[in-house]
Amino acid sequence: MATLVTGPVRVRFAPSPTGFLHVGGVRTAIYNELLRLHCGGVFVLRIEDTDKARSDEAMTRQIQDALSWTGIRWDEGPFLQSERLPRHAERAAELLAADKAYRCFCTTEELEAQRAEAQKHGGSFRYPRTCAHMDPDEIARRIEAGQTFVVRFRAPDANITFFDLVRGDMDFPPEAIDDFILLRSDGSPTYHMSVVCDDIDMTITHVIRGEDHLSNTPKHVPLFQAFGAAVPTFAHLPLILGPDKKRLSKRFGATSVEEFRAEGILPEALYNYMSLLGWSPGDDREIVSREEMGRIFDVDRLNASAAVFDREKLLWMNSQYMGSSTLDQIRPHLDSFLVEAGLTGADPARLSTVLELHRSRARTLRELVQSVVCYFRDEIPYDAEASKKFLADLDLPVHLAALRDRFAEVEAFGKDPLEAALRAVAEERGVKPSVLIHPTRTALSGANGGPPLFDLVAAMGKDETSRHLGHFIAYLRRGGALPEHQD
RNA sequence: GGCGCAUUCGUCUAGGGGUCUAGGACGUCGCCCUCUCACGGCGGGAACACGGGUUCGAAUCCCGUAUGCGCUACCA
Repeated sequence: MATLVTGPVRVRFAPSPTGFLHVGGVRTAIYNELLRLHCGGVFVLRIEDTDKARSDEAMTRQIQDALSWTGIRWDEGPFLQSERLPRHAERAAELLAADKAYRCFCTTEELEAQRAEAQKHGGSFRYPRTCAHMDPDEIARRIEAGQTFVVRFRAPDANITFFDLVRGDMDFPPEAIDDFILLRSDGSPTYHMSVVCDDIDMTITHVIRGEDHLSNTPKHVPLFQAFGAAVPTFAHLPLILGPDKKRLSKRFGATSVEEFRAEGILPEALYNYMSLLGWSPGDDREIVSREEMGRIFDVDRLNASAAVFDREKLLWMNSQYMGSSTLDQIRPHLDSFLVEAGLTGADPARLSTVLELHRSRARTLRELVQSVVCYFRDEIPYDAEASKKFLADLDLPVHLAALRDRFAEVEAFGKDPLEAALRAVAEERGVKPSVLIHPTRTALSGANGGPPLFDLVAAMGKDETSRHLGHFIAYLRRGGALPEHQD
């Protein structure tokens, strides 16, 4: 099949501000942006904040921040759906005037009873059109009597068909929907009314949204038609699942942009990873920038089946981005982690050196910063496994003391002289260099892995190296006990 | 319950009737590199849900079954 979508498009992302921006929402936004990037056109941001109980201004702000951070750019908006409610009601009234909708006086209680009855007999409930053909005089009389009513759409009795870019031709029987409500008894428009009205007014050409809307679409299509508007092309994206194959939940860790940001994921990595969850370029490319993605994006390659969110792969991808970026590129994202680690006052040059040294070894920004605090602290925790091993070697404190003294004599405190010094001490004491190397690493960094030792020592500096070794020797002599503080 | 959607290695995926003894990536295991860890390189193990068709030939098309998920509001 050739390219399904050509020419300029008008797409929209329409989240409801109900808290953090969920990864499912991010992916929907990304595919909207990608289609817009590929085809040209306009990407509209619309905040569906009509459920006032759950929405507020701060949440709306938060969605924009989360999108911006991820690197998603929209061309128009944000439009607030709540500000367009009068327009929606006005359009619904047009339908009522044209007899494409009608007033329904049935009470919630009556409908509840009918619904319960229908379900008891194993069927699904559809509004039985009790008020569909009410006499005009009767309507007038009831309004006069002060009875409230809702406005219902006169749903067609024909099959409803539409095209979905992900699933192909869709065909729903008339029973799939009923005469759903357009206007509530207080006159406010329902979601279906608002969405369709906005999509028409904003001349949306392609509706890309989550699969949970698929069964809403048979309601929307005849509504577009009732207004004589062009029906947009749909693309219903499959859901994102957790490791348990159920809807992704907090139980398995971060699920929102804000949380990934706080964990130290780079926005480029999140964008890249999310865009590949349900879509692929068709070749072996995996590390793809937003720009490249926009160039090669093709709706035809969107997947129809749900995808499990794989944290491990996101982490891998993040480490790829951390490794291939320059420190300057990463630096702006590091601030909050530096604050968290108490390194805001750290010497910038020293900080840069050690961050560079550890950059390729961390999977997240947080890990990176954590791995570097040892350069700025005298007291550091030692890796349990490593210290257990070194405590067993009773000669070690003496070896390390000799090494500390030798390091203190090294004039040019650089990689090569340091290595020569350590090897000399090892030879004098009749042990292999590695017998000194590994505990020294633990003494300085606390870890049992990390950068090449002599890079580590050189970056640490003479005084700090001496202090760290001193602390570790004392720690070993105490048999691993915590230091005794006096006063 | 009804309606709908989906089903290729543990996970993300390639695959559009023969080129599939099913390719790549993450993870995993082994080896190499090496002062350690990470990177990198090499290699191993690992999948077409099941049953019927259609066809000379099916992972690919059709129908069932199973399983999973979604929807089923005067919520969005």
